[in-house]
Amino acid sequence: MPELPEVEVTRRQIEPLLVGRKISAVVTTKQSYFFLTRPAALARALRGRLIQRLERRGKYLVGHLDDGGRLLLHLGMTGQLFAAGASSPRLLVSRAQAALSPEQQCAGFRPDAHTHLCLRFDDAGPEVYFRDTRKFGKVQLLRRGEPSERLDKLGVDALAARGGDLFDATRRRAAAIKSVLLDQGVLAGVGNIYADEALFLASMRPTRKAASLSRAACDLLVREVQRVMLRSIDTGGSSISDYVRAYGSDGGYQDERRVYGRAGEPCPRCGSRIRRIVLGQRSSFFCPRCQR
DNA sequence: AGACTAACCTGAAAGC
DNA sequence: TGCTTTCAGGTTAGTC
Repeated sequence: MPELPEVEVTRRQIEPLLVGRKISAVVTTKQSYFFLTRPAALARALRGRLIQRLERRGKYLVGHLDDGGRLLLHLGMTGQLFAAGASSPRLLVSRAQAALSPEQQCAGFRPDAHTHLCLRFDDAGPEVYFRDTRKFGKVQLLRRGEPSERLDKLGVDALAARGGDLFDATRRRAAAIKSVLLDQGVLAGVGNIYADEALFLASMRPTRKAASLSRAACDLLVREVQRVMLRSIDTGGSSISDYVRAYGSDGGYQDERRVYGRAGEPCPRCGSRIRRIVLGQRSSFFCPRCQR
């Protein structure tokens, strides 16, 4: 689920629940490669701290602590960040979600064996959970001034990118344009779904050699990446209840997908059958007629 | 340097 | 019905 738009929607939802609250306890599952910082060290460092700001960089979330440290979170493939566990009025519930019974609101958002991190606060309000079935997500604590290898190698955030950023990156690349789009060191935040959608909107075949794109083509492609992501962020906010109900399924954008996951269905533009190929061991969907 | 592969995990869905 | 296989939106480490 989580590409840039999903991470951004999560950030907007969770930030108001996190910021300014003093952490009183940290509960975790046992050490696994999910924890780049060992659970004990994480708990020790976070107790008594508060997060002043929750920032998104590509698909990463960065909590800025009051001691200058940073809490790095990555949702991986199946990560979810949510708050629950108290009837405090501070519990953030979207309008659509409020119409559901409390039991429905919690569906899929209940801490369980896959909930690897729980933050408790001294105001006794809702706890914040990080749940991740596949454990492809990551948690890391960076001390004040400690650099992050992971953040430092990210390219420009996809939403802030310009055509020139992509154009420069594509010059000496023999790889397919889609592989370059997925390279987090170029445009941070683009994932498999939005790459396919943007390529469709820009009428470009995923396999096209990156170096063959003109400057104008790069401008167009970056514009489409941003258009599709901004639209998804917009719908994501309003579809959280669907997300909750259909726990584990797609985010809000799923109804608007033009090609992703639609192999064999007609192209919305020309009616040709959408094809699926494997590129860099990932599924890629495109219209063989519209995308050249 | 860039391109490719395997690996990290679990669960849902499809196939038989 | 139940067992087996396939697939999944991310990233890294290792190899060529």
